[in-house]
Amino acid sequence: MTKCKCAICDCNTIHDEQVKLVKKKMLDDESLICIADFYKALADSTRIKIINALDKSELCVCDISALLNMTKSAISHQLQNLKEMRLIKGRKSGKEVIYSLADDHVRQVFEISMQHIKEAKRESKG
Amino acid sequence: MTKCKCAICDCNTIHDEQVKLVKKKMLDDESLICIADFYKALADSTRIKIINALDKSELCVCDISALLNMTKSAISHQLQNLKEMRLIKGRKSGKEVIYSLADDHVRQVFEISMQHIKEAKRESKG
DNA sequence: ATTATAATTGAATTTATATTCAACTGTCAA
DNA sequence: TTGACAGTTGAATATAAATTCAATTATAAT
Repeated sequence: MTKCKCAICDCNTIHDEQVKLVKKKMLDDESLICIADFYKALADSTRIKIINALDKSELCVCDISALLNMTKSAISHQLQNLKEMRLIKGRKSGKEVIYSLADDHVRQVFEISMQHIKEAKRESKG
Repeated sequence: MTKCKCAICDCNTIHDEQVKLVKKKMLDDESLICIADFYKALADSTRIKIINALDKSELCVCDISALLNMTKSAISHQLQNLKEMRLIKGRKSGKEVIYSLADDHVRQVFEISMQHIKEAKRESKG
């Protein structure tokens, strides 16, 4: 147990060994920020609804707007957001842009998160 | 193609069939919001760093503060956040509270997200 | 050409979230 | 029983993200 040198945290490092070990094993900051950004793309109910919808069928912006009962503008902003994170892709067809899921990772992550939530619910009940 | 009845979206539903189909297949709102909340718990670099750290070893609040170079208060707030979402758990040991990951889903989701990011990076380069 | 519709965009606004700050609780040791 | 430290808490502040609004682009139909 040694006093921490840094100016910010007002505490001792109690378990020097573990901390040293963990520091060595942890991913670099850039990767961790990148991962957080990936989750940010999924961390909004509008975007989750869009993903759930596109998992069932490809759709244009108007379809999604009608489905979620939101303006085209709001939907379009979120679609750009999802596209940037490469979770969905769009192809132009006349006046419309038809969106669909980008790849299978999205589906996989979705499945696991649902499992986690089911178990968390079960636990909380008894 | 019919004019959408709802007052909010300023558009037609172009692909009636798909929209009807998707509406039937989609998860209920409550579940989707719940899933988004799960991702919200992961959608912050501080929390991701905490999870990455706890994946390597259990740690107390001071350890994590020293490791991430942040105040105990900020860390504690985020720990409560993660605990509420059942991603981590804490046990008391004297004056300290030792935190660790709650279960394996967290690890699984983490793995898949890293895969996705790797492939997204690869795509964007070539 | 002109009009109508699908979609996007940027700025403004609103809303949500993270961090700080100060005060507090619980536990240990002198 | 007092002091020191680990940790938590709530309110205030700072920061980030979602939605709205108004304007714009692109395509298709008249």
